[in-house]
Amino acid sequence: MTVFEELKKRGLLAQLTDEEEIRELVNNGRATFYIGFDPTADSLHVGHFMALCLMKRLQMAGNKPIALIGGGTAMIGDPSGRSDMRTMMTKETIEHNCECFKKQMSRFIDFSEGRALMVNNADWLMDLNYISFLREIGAHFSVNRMLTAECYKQRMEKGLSFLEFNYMIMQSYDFLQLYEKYGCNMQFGGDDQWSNMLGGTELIRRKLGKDAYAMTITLLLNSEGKKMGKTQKGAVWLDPNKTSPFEFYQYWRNVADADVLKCLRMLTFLPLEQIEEMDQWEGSQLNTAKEILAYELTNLVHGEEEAKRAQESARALFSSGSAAEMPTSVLKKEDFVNGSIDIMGVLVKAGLTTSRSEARRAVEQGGVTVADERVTDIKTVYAPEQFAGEGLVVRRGKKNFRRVVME
RNA sequence: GGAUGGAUUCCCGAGUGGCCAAAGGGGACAGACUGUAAAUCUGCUGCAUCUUGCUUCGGUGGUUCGAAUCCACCUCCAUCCA
Repeated sequence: MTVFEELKKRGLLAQLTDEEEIRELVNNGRATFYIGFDPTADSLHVGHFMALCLMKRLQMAGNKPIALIGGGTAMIGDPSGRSDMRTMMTKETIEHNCECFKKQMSRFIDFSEGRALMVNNADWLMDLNYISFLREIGAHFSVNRMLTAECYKQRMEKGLSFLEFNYMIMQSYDFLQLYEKYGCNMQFGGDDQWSNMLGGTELIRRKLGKDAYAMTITLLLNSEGKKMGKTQKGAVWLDPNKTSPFEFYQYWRNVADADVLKCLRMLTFLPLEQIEEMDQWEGSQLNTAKEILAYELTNLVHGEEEAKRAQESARALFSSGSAAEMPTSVLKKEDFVNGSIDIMGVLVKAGLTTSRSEARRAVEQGGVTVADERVTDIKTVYAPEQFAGEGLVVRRGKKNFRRVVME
């Protein structure tokens, strides 16, 4: 099966400017393509992961990827898919984030011997001259046309600043630059980037009279239509310090039935035949599919060792209720008043609740378990000796565990 | 620059002088049921020394026994006009 077919079967492709042409280029390893990453945080997240996988797949087929870090465009802020303005970031933060991105990316993509490139658009965007840029590039954009783009339509109600309005032009200019400098003839990106990407192909056509192509990746949405890889606490990060391998594993272990197969197809490198087989599974059998999904992804992102550890911890935790690999919190002597600490204090110190009020509610509703015993009385107190040695396993709800030990 | 409307708790949104820690919905969290799923039902959703007290309704000051609600000024946003 050719790469293109595989991408298509995995459901990764959303919109393409010219399917025939792109198929030809990609399958014959003649594409030099770029994907842009805006350094809006100090770590990549699951959303970026899809793009990285795509890069990897295409690289394996002999194409040359360019990872474009948007050090310059991040100064503007992409309005696509946003209902309000992004908070402006300082130059220092952006530079720091760029560094973090670089490190994480080199884990997935082979940058050796020019097999892939990593460039930062700050290199050509930061020193632009306003007037000459307007004359050179701005002249090729029609405002009427731009306003019809989906990404701006959504913002017409809430308001859109001129700053953000320019994002599309910046991104188009990036494509033009990469085309001229590196012969980059294709751009990939999230489906929400479609209009920005078209801006680029059109600019290249107008400016150079050449053809360039664009293709978007399907956004990974769950069955409720929300972007995956987000939790209430924020994104699911690839940086183990921001999202531990265990949490990462659990995120995928807990996806809804309706989403497992889609995730396996789109995110893992497992052969399609194997995934098709799992498609026949039903009911609780899907739990196995979820384990596979969680293991595969943790393996890709954090390595085999971490993946195994996360899997073992999860199994131990949910079957027997105890495990060695569990987040641990440490109590200090000062945490005890008159030689004891109450249950609410324990919950707060363990980071299982954010306030004593919340802890109180959790106990009152029967959601708290200490050493497999449900705590029903909010006045329950503990002595330091009880946390000695192995400590006590404190649990809030079904999935929040914490081992609490003495210092 | 002018006119009008608006800013309420995680989000949407009601409240226009005391009965307001603030309706209703969404989300989140917890319980039951389950398969670490979904759906459903129940509870819960500012903080604390928790049948009580304290701090919240864009900001600052004022009126009042009493203000999310009234007044003044300011900031921000939307719509229309220029």
